[in-house]
Amino acid sequence: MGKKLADRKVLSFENIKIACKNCSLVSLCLPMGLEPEEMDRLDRIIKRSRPLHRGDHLFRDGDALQCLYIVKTGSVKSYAPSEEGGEQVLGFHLPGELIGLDAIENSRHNCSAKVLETSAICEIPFTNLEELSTSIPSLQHQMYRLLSREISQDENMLTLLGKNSAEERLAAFLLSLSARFKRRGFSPYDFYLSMSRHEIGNYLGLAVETVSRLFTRFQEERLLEVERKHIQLLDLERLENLSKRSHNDKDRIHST
Amino acid sequence: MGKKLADRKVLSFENIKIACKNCSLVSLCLPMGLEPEEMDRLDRIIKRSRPLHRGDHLFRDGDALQCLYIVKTGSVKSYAPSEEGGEQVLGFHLPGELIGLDAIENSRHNCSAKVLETSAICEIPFTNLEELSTSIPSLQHQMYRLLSREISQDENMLTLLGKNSAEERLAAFLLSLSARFKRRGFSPYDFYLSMSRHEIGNYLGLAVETVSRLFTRFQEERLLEVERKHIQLLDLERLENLSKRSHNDKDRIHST
DNA sequence: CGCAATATTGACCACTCTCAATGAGGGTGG
DNA sequence: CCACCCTCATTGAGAGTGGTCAATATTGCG
Repeated sequence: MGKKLADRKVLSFENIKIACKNCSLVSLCLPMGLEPEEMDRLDRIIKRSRPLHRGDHLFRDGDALQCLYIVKTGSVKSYAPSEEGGEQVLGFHLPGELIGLDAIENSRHNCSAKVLETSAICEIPFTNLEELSTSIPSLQHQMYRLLSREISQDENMLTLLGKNSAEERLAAFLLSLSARFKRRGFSPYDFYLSMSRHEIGNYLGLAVETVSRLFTRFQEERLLEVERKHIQLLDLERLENLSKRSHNDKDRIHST
Repeated sequence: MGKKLADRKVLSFENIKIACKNCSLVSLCLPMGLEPEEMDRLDRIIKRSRPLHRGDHLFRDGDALQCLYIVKTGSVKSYAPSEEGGEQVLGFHLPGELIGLDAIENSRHNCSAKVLETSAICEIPFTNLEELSTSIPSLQHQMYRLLSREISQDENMLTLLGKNSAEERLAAFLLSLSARFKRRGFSPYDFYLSMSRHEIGNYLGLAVETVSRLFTRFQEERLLEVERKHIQLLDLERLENLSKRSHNDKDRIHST
């Protein structure tokens, strides 16, 4: 993929930079038409951290905002811890996805993020990014878009939680993963879940048991094959239908 | 209210500008330390539309993004229409609040917004705002913050829908309204709901009947007084407790 | 190898939805 | 100005989805 620029370079440090550039390419730069020189300035502020392991935190609720994070490989969950030890899972982040945008408001994270499996994560010091975006209008634009997209995604999720049944939620969840894997070049039909049933349930507003039962039911209905964390989607189309709750539309509100 | 500055001026156009400046003051500028000259440039791109009436749309799902909107007086709901005529209410917007941020991603609104009662709305052409933010770093920063805040709010809502009971949702909803009225200088204890029970239920992921029953129960328990759209909160503290679900914390996920 | 965490399955129950009927406002037209 | 209608809100009765509790695999890590 984005290797062309780096073909002549050899050093590992350079590779790291390039690796990160791939990262930033997909999630920050690709649709944005940066000049090579601007791209370079962006690349220079992106840092690659050492590999992180299951359970490591990128940040915790209340931490001062230092960096935004991009998943390079692996996966991350973000969640809002509650006083009593419970938590609400807010999202799962796959390669190429950006984490930490909700911390800009008051320069303080208001959720936690921890990695679900051994992962490589790029860090972007937000202050630098902000400065840079001041002098690169198309970067600024891209930042607006990324923030806006996060809002749209959350709104989708609101609809899912507000209106959809357990079955619809799990189907939508699996399809979302599928689409995101596909976009990054992985198989959309065959993948591993890095999160537990508990975390899936928490994310979808369901009990673990419900998630488990749905998996078995989906399997019985030949929608998918599941063994522990290994998922194979057998019938995307039928899953689509399931996720879209064709039935039940009493939510029509009479237009005034 | 903010008439002082305009006292000597006579023209209605000037009044409009001042009115809008109040608007932008509270929601865009206040916490942001703009120079007077910059403030002026911002003010010049903000337009005040004629008063809108119940049922008027600010924009519809799919419209090209032209403007962001700030509620000056009145209230607005934003909602995601579904194919079959149903909808998911995404939010209610009170004076001082900004609408349309989820449209930046692809320059196209992906929800609709319509006013709930006669309202005055300021419009900010997004292109102009974006240009301006390029040359005023603190405006850019404020934009980032506003976008980020929207994300945080949506995440709160996700937790509410994912974890909380009907009772907790309605309590939280009322407290949210209360706090927002208070911030704008209205009574936090005594206000009118501009949205129907149906819309409240839709927003909170509940059936109308459930909302209605909760209102009567809350009233029986002397938490509030409700008559149609008129709400008087009698016991904020107890409402707070209700909204915070102290019980039931099996969502603890064993830390790894 | 063994304990602890995770997942599955079953039985039961409750919260909230659905369906249905009634009541209360608000607007319109006679 | 009142009658009528339409929407909105309230209330009741019944049903169902999904949660809770509990017992039993299964896995994975120390």
